[in-house]
Amino acid sequence: MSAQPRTARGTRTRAKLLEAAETVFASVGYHEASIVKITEGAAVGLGTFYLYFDGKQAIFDEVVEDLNRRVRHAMTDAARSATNRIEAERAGFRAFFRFTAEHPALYRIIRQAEFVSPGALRLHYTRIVDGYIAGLKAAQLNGEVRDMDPTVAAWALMGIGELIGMRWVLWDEEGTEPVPGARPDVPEDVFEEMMQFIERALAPGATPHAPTPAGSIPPQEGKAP
Amino acid sequence: MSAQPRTARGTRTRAKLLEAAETVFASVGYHEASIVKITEGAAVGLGTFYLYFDGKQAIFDEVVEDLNRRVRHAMTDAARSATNRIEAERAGFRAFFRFTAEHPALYRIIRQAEFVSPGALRLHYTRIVDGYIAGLKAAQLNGEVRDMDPTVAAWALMGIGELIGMRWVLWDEEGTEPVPGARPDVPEDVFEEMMQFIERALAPGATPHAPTPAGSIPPQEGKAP
DNA sequence: AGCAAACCTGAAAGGTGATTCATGTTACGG
DNA sequence: CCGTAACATGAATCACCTTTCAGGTTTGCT
Repeated sequence: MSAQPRTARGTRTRAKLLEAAETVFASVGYHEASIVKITEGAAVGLGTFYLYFDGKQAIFDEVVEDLNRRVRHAMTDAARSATNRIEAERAGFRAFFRFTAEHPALYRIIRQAEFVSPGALRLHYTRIVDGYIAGLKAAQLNGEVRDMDPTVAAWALMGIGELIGMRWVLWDEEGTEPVPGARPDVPEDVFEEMMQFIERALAPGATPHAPTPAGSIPPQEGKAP
Repeated sequence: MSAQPRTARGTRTRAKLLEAAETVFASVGYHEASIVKITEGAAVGLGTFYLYFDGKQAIFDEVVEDLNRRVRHAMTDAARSATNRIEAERAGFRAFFRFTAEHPALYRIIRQAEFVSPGALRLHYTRIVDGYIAGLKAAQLNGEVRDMDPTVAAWALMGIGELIGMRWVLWDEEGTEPVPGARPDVPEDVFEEMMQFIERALAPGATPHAPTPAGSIPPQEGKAP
């Protein structure tokens, strides 16, 4: 059975192991990640690992928990200073992409959780989605967001962020030298396109019209007299 | 080195192995999936595996390739009979969710490809996205879809389908008896909400206005005289 | 300084699983 | 119906990993 550290030294060692584990899981994946690699990364003896963790699965769960907490913090912190829903959305996504750029481990680790720790996977997604739902509900009361099921919208937003982040942050990141402070984020124009997409999806106003026949005059938008 | 079968018997055996591999990968994951489990699933001797595949990674790649081909077929087949973009979108997503419900292996296997076979992962996503892009471009020429970067929209759509499918098809599916013909799809109301979201995001028409203060009159939409 | 308690260590036990290969079986053209 | 190429098999080999543990080191308290 693993134990909590009881001195400053122990606390440091445990933290070193967690950090090394995040790096190793992210770079070679859960199964290729051996305890030996983790302890080497932490510059610690092999046996030391078992002083603080029950095994590979246990430390994996903690890494997921930790990443989840950090990404949610980054998002809510960024959104806090916004004065309306659109701003909050923009700030939240910006923070999410920045976090992704700085911690590619998030994606790479979460994806593996599917099999390694399904419970952790669900907790990760539902926690983030719950944040969205709360924000959307509040914005609905303001009339900033149309009448809709916030749960469905929240999962849709989550999906948009997830794949756009994967495509433009993770995939484009490769080959980039890890110069601190110079990490590539989502390009500005892609970000704007995405926000347009989201704003239109959430904006109050009339339902889009029946398909407009090519070349015809767009339907009147004015209300009845 | 593996070889292609040269007789009917060999072809059958190889197919049995592929099918068993899909099942095993989906149910226990890549790393827990041993060659022994696969050959047992295929009712074939252990050594037989190496007649047709170079190893675990090789058969995994083929399984991904196969699933990708099948899901794209399902989607384009369904979309073919649509007469406009909205219908095509609906039909495509329906088909995607149905496929997901019938082959949960798709998700579960793709997620692992991140580490097992990154190339296969990218190919999977980009192929599907390319289909979306083509459809969106065509619809833009018709005026059915607003002027926008189809690539960004395509990834956004992909993300929406991915997470909504995960949440309502995969997660809700658990505990469901696998009665053929009675697989749970995305609930109707969730599907409608999602389509609303998408239609508004893609619809032509004025940009959503600056945040409307609660209760105020929406800004005029008419153009200057 | 002296002494617990906490911490650290790496060799070794005990498993697991991928892959090979020598040998046996089946299919089929001539 | 014979011979040969294709196919099938699973015991054995090899490589690697998790986890334990007996014994050393450091820390912090008095």
